[in-house]
Amino acid sequence: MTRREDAAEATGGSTRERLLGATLRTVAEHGIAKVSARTVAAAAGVNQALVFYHFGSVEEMLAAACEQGARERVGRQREALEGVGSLTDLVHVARSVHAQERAAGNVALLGQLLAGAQSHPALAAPTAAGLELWVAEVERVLARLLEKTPLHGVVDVPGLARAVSASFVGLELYEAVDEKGAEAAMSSLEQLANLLSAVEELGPITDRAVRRRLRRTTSG
Amino acid sequence: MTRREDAAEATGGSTRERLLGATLRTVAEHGIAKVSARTVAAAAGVNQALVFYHFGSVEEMLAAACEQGARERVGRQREALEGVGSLTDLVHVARSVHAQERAAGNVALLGQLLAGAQSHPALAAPTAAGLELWVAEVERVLARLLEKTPLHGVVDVPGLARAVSASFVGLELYEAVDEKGAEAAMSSLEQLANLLSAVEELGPITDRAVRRRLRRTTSG
DNA sequence: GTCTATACATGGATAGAC
DNA sequence: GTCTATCCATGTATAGAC
Repeated sequence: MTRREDAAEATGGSTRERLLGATLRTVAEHGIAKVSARTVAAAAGVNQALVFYHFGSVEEMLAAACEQGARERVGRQREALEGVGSLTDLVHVARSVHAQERAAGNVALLGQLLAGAQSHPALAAPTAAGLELWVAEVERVLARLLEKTPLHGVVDVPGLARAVSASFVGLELYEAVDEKGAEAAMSSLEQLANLLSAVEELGPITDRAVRRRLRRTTSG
Repeated sequence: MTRREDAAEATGGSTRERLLGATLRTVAEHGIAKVSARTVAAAAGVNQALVFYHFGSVEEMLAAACEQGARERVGRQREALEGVGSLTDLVHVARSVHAQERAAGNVALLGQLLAGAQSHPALAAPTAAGLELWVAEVERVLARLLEKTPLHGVVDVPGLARAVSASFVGLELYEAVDEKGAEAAMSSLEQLANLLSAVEELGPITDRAVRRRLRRTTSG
């Protein structure tokens, strides 16, 4: 071992990359409140001063990590999302994505950043951008699913994608304080997806009824 | 003015109460990261050492504030929730609740605590308890709404109430970083509620179809 | 690019006077 | 119960040697 791999550091790569990785790990494992130049540098196995050399400030490092982390994780889940063929699938995939992200220590990363953005306004933009990456994926899936249903053209897909994404973040945060409750919540959403699938498959007669009803109640 | 009311302090009441109020205000306005014995005490217009005299630690003060804050705010919205008569109503009321809480500076309070619970495990229990107060209200409303629909007995109401509550928290956090996106999300949920209302009113024939379909797809 | 050393600020917490 | 004074830990940031 010529390379040193002493403590909890060194995933390989440049110092800059190690710091970004350590930032994400720290947020995921200990929450954004525990992110500091010292803790992150220690996790990366580098000197504290390098945070300021590479990023200028802790906040900017956090912003950079947010962007990179979201991009990487969305990429990792894209394939699974492409395979979604029904609303029931969507909830199943969501559950799987959640489990994987949790296993990877990424659960509630966006939640932490979302919460942190209130104290550090500079985080708002990169956090929104990070969430937007997920929104874009969800939007694509929803658009594909709804295309051949009576909901096509009736439901605001971009809005719904944002609602789904934000809700998912809320559920991730919730899980940290009440695992059983979160599990119950997930299950109930599966049931709801099944209900919507049922509606989808009721056929053209009820489709028309749904359409008519929707025209009557929606204003915008 | 015999009483002093110099800075941003003194809503009246005992020092203990002032500290609790100041804690909630600080969390709501600046995020949990800015909560410290010094900042809260300053906002309350009292001495910093009194935090430790009355609560023992900052964390315990936060926990106490969480419990009290959730209780008070749920109580303030209970009447509106009682008046909910349809799913469409529910989303409208949710929107109104959200707007009011935002105006009162309470937006994302639970989100902040949820996020903070990851760094301060002692916050998990009181935060879960605070959220549970909302869950209980939502659960009551949902149970009432679903009672007379084909969904009665099919959908897990406690689970759905948790999903709705957690999602709402996610939406509140989201709004802080992307107001327009959150608005779109809310609107799309209204549309979804309208869709469900439509299904509700399709009558007994489709009710049976929905029931049959649900029996086929749900395992638990 | 990376390290040591250091300054300066903020925050948790306690002791003791009033 | 409340205040002042104080200690100590942690964290941001910079200067300067290597």
